[in-house]
Amino acid sequence: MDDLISLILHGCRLAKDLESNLPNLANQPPNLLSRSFDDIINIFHTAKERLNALPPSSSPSLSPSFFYPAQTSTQLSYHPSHPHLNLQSIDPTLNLQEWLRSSVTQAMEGVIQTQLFPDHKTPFTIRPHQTVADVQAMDVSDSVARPGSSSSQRHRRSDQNARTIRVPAPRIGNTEIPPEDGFTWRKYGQKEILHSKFPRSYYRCTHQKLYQCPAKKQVQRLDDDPFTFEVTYNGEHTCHMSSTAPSSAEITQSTAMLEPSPANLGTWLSMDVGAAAAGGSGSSSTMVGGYRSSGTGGDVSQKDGDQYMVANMADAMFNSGSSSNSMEFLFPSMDEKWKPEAEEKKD
DNA sequence: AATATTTGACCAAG
DNA sequence: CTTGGTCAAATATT
Repeated sequence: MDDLISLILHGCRLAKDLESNLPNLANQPPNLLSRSFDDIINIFHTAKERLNALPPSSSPSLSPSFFYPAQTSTQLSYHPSHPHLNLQSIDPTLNLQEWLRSSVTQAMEGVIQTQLFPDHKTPFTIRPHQTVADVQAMDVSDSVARPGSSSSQRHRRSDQNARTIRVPAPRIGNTEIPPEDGFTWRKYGQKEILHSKFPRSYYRCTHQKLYQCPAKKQVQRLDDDPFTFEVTYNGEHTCHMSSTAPSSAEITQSTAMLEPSPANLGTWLSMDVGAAAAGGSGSSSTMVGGYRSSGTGGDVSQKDGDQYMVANMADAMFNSGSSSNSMEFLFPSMDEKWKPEAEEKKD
C-alpha cells in the first residue's frame, strides 16, 4: 500500500520537476516534452491500475487513515522534499479530499500561476488561479443553522462547523497571496493573533450581499512554516446556486480546456470520499459539483470515486495540460519574481 | 464611480 | 480584563 502512495507522490514529483524545467524544455525538441509527459502519465496509470487491482474490501480504507496511517509522521516521509506536497505540513485530521484538493490545487497553481502568469494577472480570458481548485465542494454547512441570528450573535468563537485545512503556499511568486480556492473572497479584517507570528486574515464571500452567501474563511500562516497556510472555512456557499451564478461557474467553463480535471476532481471530492472520518461533519452537501467542465464520465459512484479520482486526476492533468496549444503561451513571459517577504514580528 | 483592502474601533465570549 | 471576530471609515485599486 505504501508504494502506491509513493507512486502517486512520485508522479507528482515528476510533474513538479517538469514544472521547474519548463523553461529549459522550451528550447528542447517537443518530443522531449512529450516523453516527460509519458513518464508522468505512466506513473499515474500504474497507480490507477494498482488501485483498480485492490480488492473491493480495501477500498473503504482509502480514506484518511489510508493516507494518514498514523499520527507518527515517520510514515509520512515519502517525499518530504517535495515543495508542493509537503506532507508534514498536512493536518493528519484532514481527509483525502481535502488533501488532494490542496495539494493538487497548489501544484497546478504553481505551474499556472508562476509559469504562465507570474503576475497574478492574465492577458487571457481565462483565470486559472481562480479555477484550479474551482470547486470547493467541501461541506462546511451550518448544520446547526444560524437562523435569524440577526441580533446578538455578531461573532461567535470556535465554530464547530468550521473546517480547517492546511494548504501549502507557493514558494515562488507572491507567497503572500492566500491560496486560491475557486471562490472569490473579500477581506474584511485582519488581526494579530496572540501566539502567532503572523496575522490572521478574515474573508467573506464576495457575493455575500447579493446572495446572502454566508461563507467565510480565515487564513493564517503557520508559525513554524510560513509556507503553509491554515485556512478555516466557515459557512456554506450559497452563491453558486443562483441562476445568475456568479464567479467560478463561467470561469470554470472558459478554463475547461486548460484543466478540466480539478473541476471534476472537485465534483468527486464533494462526494465525501472519506465521509466517515475527519470528524464527519455531517451535512456535506454543498454540491458545487454542478460545474463539471467537460463530460468526463459525469457521475461516479461514491465508492468508485476513490479509485477513479487519482487516475482521472492524472488523466486530466496531463491530457489537457499537455495539449499542444497550451504550450504556446507557456513561455512568453517567464520572470519569477521572488518575494521573500520580510516577516514582521510583534514584540 | 465602483469595488476592494486596510486598519482601528467596537463588541461578545471567555 | 483579554482575546478574537466583525464593522466601517478611510484609503487604495480597478
